[in-house]
Amino acid sequence: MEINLGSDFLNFIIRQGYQPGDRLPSIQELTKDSHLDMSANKVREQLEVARQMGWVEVRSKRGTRVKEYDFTPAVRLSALYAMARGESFESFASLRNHVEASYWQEACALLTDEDLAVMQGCIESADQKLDSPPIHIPNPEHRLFHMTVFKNLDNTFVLGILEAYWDLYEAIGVNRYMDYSYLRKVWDYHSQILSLIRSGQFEDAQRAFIDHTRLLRHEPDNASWELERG
Amino acid sequence: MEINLGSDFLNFIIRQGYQPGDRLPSIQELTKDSHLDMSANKVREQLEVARQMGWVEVRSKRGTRVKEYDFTPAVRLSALYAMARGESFESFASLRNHVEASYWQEACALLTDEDLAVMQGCIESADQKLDSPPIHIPNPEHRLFHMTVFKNLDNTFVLGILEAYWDLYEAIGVNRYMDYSYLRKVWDYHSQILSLIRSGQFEDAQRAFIDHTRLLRHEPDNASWELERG
DNA sequence: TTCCATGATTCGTCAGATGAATTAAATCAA
DNA sequence: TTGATTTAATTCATCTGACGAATCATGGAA
Repeated sequence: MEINLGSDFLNFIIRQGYQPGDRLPSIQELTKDSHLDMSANKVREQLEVARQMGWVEVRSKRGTRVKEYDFTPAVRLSALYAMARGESFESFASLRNHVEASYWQEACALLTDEDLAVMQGCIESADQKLDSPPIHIPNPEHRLFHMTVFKNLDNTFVLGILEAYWDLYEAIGVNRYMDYSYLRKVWDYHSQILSLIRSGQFEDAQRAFIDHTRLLRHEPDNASWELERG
Repeated sequence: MEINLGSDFLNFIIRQGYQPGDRLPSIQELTKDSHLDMSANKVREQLEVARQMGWVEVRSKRGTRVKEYDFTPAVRLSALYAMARGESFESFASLRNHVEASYWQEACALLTDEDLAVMQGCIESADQKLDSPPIHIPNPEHRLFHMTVFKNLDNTFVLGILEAYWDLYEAIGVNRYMDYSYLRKVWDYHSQILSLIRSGQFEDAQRAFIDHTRLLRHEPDNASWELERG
């Protein structure tokens, strides 16, 4: 099966069958040694695409290496651009919520004891942050809690969307619109979700998850995350 | 809110607040007139990224224009690369199936009479193709049938994933693995789904949809769409 | 063996040149 | 004035060559 990525350079990477960690020929070498029939400038244009998509890692003066495939960079970059152009964060949040909800049962069934322990740790750490002033927003815990639920799915596309969601969440600064009462409710839900999972009631846990995603939407102060244009 | 896309040129596009259809300054102009403090080569690298992401349309010798935002190109390019590197199509198909299933009810509620007529037309056209030899695979009808269900959702991220799915579907050539009996079953499901939607039984239609996505997986001949490396 | 100087490699960036296609302007005939 | 034709300017597409800076490899001296 031949796949055309619409670029001689990108097709070349594929055709060579590089593995993650492999070093690419230098840009000079690519152009000179008849690997590719194009100038260094042209190669650089495509290389920049590959870099932004997270396919390669260009280390200055040290060469280029192929990375493990990850869906996240493409989603993050495109969605970030979308946000900057006025697309609403809620559109993407809706996608993420639906994806999490629809994979919920499958994901829960794959959770190990260590995973549950990690989630428990998130809750405890978050409670500590919330209960003792000065209040810190337990963002890392929130991200880890959710990602832990789904990380065993072994689907790079699903995980890419979820990872990109949290990257956007931080880049946009959604947490700035939160108050204590919202955070307290969220983490009460998390605690409830975890115990439902522990007792095997995945469907009830799913319902609790869906309820807890509605918290943000119903807060009057943060009705919209739309960004005004510069 | 300032969003950083990690590139002076891309940030520039955002900062200027271009609307779809607007013409970008020429590359020379961008570098000369102190819009950007970088060389034309550098601009071209970023421009190529913007082009591949579907943000701009570069027309040779005529200038560059900003396009309407669309999530599809980023998803398609990244997923296509993933397929070429040996990632399974099924991973992406799984995501798409979950997204369609989880948005099903919402989408059905938004369907108009015209939409239903379009879907009916797909079924009739497909039946014609399937029942009169030589058999043609009703791919366009299949795509249109599914996309019609969801097009009113007005969520570029959701629609982007669904569009990219069909682009991949065609690029990979999934249809080559199909036989008549599979196609016949699929379109029987479609017919059933449409009448369930017509009678307002969205949940039953959803169940039929989920069943019909399982058809491919259960065919013994096409257990895997994995591509062997070049 | 260890340390250090030297040179080769490689990315990062820029400037300039050519070609080709499009677009705008100017010229000229009717 | 009008319309057609020629000319010039614009713009993308691509290549070559150059320089700097950081890294890496080599080889010689202590």
